[in-house]
Amino acid sequence: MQYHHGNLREQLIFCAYDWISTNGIESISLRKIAKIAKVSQTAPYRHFNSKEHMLAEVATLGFEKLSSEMNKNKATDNPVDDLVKCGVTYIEFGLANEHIIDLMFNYPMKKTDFPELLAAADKAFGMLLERLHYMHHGNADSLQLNGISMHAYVHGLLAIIRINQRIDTSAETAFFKASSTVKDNLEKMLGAFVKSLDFS
Amino acid sequence: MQYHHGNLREQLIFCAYDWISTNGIESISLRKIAKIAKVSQTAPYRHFNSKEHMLAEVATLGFEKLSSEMNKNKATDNPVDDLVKCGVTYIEFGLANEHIIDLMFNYPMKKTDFPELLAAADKAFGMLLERLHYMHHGNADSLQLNGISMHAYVHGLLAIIRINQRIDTSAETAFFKASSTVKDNLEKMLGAFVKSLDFS
DNA sequence: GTCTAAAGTTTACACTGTCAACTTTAAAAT
DNA sequence: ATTTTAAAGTTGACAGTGTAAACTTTAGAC
Repeated sequence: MQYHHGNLREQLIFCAYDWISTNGIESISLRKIAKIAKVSQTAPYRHFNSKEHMLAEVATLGFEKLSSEMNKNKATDNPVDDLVKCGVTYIEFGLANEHIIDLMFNYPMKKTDFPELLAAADKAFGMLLERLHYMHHGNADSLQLNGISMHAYVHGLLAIIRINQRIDTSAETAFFKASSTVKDNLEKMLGAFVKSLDFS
Repeated sequence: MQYHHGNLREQLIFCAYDWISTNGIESISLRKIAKIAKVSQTAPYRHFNSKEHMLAEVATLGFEKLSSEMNKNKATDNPVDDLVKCGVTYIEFGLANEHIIDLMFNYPMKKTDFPELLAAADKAFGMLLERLHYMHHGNADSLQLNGISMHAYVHGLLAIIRINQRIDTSAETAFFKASSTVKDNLEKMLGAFVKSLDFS
């Protein structure tokens, strides 16, 4: 056991990621994370300016994982399918990592204060845009419009599913639970949505 | 100045609503609200079991205001326009009341623990469904599907616009700021979306 | 082998949610 | 009209939080 830890910074980020994954953001504290990493309560301040700075790193890690998930959907000869798959992956990642998603989207952080977080987020969002690009032959404005639309719809589906899951008694949830799998429903919905986009 | 306040409960809710509106949820504390209401730090506990219980009431108030905003869109002879207007109102309310929306959607509260909050939320969401109902002549399943879709798209647009506003340098934000008003863009996008729904 | 700066520590402070025990007072019961 | 009582307020305390300041250890550069 050494006084100097070696890679405390990384370990703190991983500890925090784990803690949040299983316990949620609201219950995290720097002191707990420090204790788990077997280090004094103020040791994190040698590596992060504040709690928020550490959480920004955790969120960045989240976006990187999301990107890497989406990247697993290899390009096929059907760009519509690719885009839909990408959207489904986005939503499934959110459903499988609820607390991390909370941190990534709902935790009040000024992303501009954390450039690498901003970059990681942009990269993840950009993957939808990228796939849209392949299907697109109109002007730049309509690509942008469709990008916003697609992102909004995918993001909104994730949010609404989660809101309804928390309520549980809702008929909407029943719909998602009942007919086959969530994934099938999502594919149908996103498929219909993508088809409705105007690529002129 | 009397020892017994009379309507402290209501006043605390209003104070908290105001505070959150201008300062955000992250900076609220029961003690501050109590101080603003000129009452001791533990007085709120005569009226709420916990901080969360008080915030649930504030969130309920938020949903009631959202519902009342949406309700101002009187029925016309064009159900598509009505639905679109309703969606635009939802988004505009969110953009004009960012901190309250944070509380309503992003604050980790188990809505099932607060029945009146759940009811108020359901009422607001139900207004979109209601308007969809008018345009609908298919089976119950497809109404439900369209309800989820519409809600997701509207909610997602609000979220994405807000995310991009926080980033500010983004091209997406520029799009919303540049061409005429936000409202015009939203109307176009929601109009196209509603038209794409399958009412069979 | 000494020096130094990075990476750790302890101590302290203001602030938080909330519990327990006490006080005031409006209104119901006599 | 007086007493009683329970609702609505108070003060004081406790454990937990973020974080600033001052101190200590130690790996590696000279």
